[in-house]
Amino acid sequence: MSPMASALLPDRLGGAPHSKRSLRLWLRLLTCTTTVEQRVSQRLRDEFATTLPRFDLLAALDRAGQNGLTMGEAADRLMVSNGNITGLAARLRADGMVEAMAGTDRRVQRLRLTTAGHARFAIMAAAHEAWIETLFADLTETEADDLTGLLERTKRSLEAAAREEPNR
Amino acid sequence: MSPMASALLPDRLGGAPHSKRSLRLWLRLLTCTTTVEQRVSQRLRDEFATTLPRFDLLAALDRAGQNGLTMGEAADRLMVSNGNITGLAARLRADGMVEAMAGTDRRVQRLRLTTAGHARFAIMAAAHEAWIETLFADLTETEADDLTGLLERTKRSLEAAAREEPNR
DNA sequence: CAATTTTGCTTCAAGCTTAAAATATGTCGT
DNA sequence: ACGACATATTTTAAGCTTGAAGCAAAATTG
Repeated sequence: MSPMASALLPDRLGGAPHSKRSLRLWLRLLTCTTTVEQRVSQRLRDEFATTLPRFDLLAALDRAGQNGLTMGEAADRLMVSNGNITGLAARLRADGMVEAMAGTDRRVQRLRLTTAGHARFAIMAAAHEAWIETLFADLTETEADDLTGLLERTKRSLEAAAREEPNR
Repeated sequence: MSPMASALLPDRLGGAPHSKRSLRLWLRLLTCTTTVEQRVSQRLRDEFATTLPRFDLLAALDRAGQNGLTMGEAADRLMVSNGNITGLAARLRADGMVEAMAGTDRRVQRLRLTTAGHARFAIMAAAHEAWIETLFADLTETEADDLTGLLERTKRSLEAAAREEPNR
């Protein structure tokens, strides 16, 4: 067994049932995520006068390259509803960061960054990367890798649970 | 060093700079949290016709006991703004789940669960605990404990970063 | 090819969330 | 008691988010 296990145990939860363990884990996961989100949001607002949802859509489009993404693909990437992307894209278009192009299928809106949007995102992304680095700076490389690995395992657990109960 | 480290490494990120490592970690953290939130939200909606923010406030009040919480304390616990609690409390009062009592200091609103609210929350909390358990069911006890411990370390890193840069 | 279903997106109403300004109350120093 | 400051909460405007309903354009099928 891993020698880290007991060293990392933050408090006596020895014989606790799995449900209490899970609850505690979930609470910490949520706290960490909320904290990072709040810090990043504040910075985006203060330094770039923008928001996290806008930044996330720009990031997805940047990653997608010249072809861009359809509304639906963007919704999948960001794990949000279609209707959400409609509004977000409209705001980013008003900002001059994003443009839409029509293809043969006249139902689909394909989004991509404008030249200005691409340049501006590059600047924001560099700052963003530095903020994230600072936030996690106290973790060693090993800790970060262990954590990333365990989160991958967690993701698989969540997917397994979804398969068990294909609700809806 | 921990023998888990390399075993857990999900992909070759060997010589990556710390910033890339952190970015990847942050992305996974966010994905896991978002997924759990969406699953729990859907359940709360389908089975109890309520929302996650409402559930969270009820949980904080339940934990606080007979004395309840002031608006400000509740905002701290939930890591949201004061104005947020004002609206949330109003809705929960309309639902008959929460009541407010005045003390000597006429600025403070002290919130607590009604009898009906307490009973209803107990039912929801039990269901909630079971959902969470299911979602994390594929993690071993050791994995769950390691993960909880690493998240504790992460929380401390976030706090340290805040101390470095006491922005505002 | 017409009828039906599916797909991609938008609209809508409701709720959540925030930062900033406003309000009201309490406290402190003199 | 007075004025100045601090504290607790509410209000406001703007944006984010969702599920459901709606609409138009494909795709399918008889």
